[in-house]
Amino acid sequence: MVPHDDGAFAPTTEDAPSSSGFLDDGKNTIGSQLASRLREAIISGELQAGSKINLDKARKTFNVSLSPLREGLARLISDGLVEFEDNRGYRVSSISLANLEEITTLREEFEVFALRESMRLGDVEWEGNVMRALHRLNRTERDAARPETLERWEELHREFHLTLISGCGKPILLHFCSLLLNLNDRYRRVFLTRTSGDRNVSQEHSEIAQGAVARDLDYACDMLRQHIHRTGTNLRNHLATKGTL
Amino acid sequence: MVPHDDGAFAPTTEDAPSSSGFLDDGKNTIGSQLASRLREAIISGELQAGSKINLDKARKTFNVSLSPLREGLARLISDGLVEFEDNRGYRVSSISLANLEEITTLREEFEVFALRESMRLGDVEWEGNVMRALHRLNRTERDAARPETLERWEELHREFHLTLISGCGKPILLHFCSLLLNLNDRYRRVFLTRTSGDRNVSQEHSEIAQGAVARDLDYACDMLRQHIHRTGTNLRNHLATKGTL
DNA sequence: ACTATCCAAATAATCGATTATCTGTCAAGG
DNA sequence: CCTTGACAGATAATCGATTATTTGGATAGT
Repeated sequence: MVPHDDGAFAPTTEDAPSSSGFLDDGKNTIGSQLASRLREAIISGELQAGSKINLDKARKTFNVSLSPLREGLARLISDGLVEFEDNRGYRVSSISLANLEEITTLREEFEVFALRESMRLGDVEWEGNVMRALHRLNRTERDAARPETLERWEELHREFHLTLISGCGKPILLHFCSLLLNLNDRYRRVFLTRTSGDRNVSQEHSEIAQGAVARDLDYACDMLRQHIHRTGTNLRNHLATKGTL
Repeated sequence: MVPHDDGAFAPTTEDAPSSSGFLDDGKNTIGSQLASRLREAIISGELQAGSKINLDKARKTFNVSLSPLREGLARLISDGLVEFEDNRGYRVSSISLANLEEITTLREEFEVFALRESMRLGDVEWEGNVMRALHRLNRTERDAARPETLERWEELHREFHLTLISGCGKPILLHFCSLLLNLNDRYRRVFLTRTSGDRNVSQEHSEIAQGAVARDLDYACDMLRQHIHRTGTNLRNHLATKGTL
């Protein structure tokens, strides 16, 4: 389901976050499957931030042996979703106001930089991918009453943002942005089940995308920065209100 | 030995890359020790870039069992030094001109940004740490004939750069910069055994550090950017010359 | 010759059991 | 009382053996 985050972040053959996978989206090893399931469990808030992960319980819950469990957890460490300490085990990464603010700031810096590079370097195929991702996202409704629509929307939203910057030709940068998006999505999934009333997010996305394919560098970058910033502000408010910190 | 790269990159208690560790620098678990040894082996070029890592051989070489071996390798994936594919195993990340250029570009962007933030936010203790790191670095000679001096210099150099930006108050950003530095060091260790004749690297470091503690934002950032850029250019030349790509 | 298919050796992944480490509790000594 | 140390249960780390997958080479069919 999740667009197959390539293991390390060295240049890979598979470039754009294509969702057109040839069947075989299936993760092969138990370790990989676990990584996906755990990632989803953490991002969705099912596994509470900051909580300890007891290996024995997890082993029983998922009905697997220790080796693949550790394997899966190890990958989430790369994602920044899990922390680890020798002989003390694993725990779900904490959330905090400071963490959220850093994520927002870094997204503003990195994602905007990556967008600029994409506009500078992206080819026609990139443009097409952007428009497709935009269309699919805008055609998808979020209905707070039906969790599966939220999940679907998140997936497409993530894909839109990654596609926007996928033309930058910088695999490491893409990897970093992908991590930040992951971390950010956790906050959104937990604290925002619907868009704040004063925003038209679809339109924001459209403005960014159209500016991007028109190569209007300053406009598109500015729109993206504002978009990220607004989301950060919303999340901060919700975190302050509902947060049990 | 290596300044204890904290597992995940969430806010940790231990902030500055202090080298004053209280005894107990020792990694506790076999997995951790392996991670260190493998990291050193890769960065030093002992393990050739792009080569496959045969688990059985590695198991015998290091005289350990599979579990901690995989554990150690998993951590190097986070570092970007090892790549992994389901059922195909691990391989040392490849090096390439494009990869080097991306690393250099991202260091210029992120490290400079982090330095600016450090100057904005860093306290007196940060200033002190910077001056100490500078002093220790400049007091250490690089002698191409004695590998242990190179290793020592690399360690202090890395620490200097990390200390410079350690005041930025952004753990994730620090983590990213640390990764980039790691990746960059591999190129330097493999391709540069001594400083290029037309540079006075000690002086470059001094200028950056002094600008930093004087809070001369534009000057320090400019010096750092040039410093990174020059290193990138040198490495590119050596890679083109000696590289066996 | 060329491709496709099947085998066997090589390699990776997983399991269950064992060993090492930690954590909290309780008793002895100050 | 408070501290210290030792014990036991809980938890993490490691091992050796087993199972699953891949890979390269041989074979058969076109």
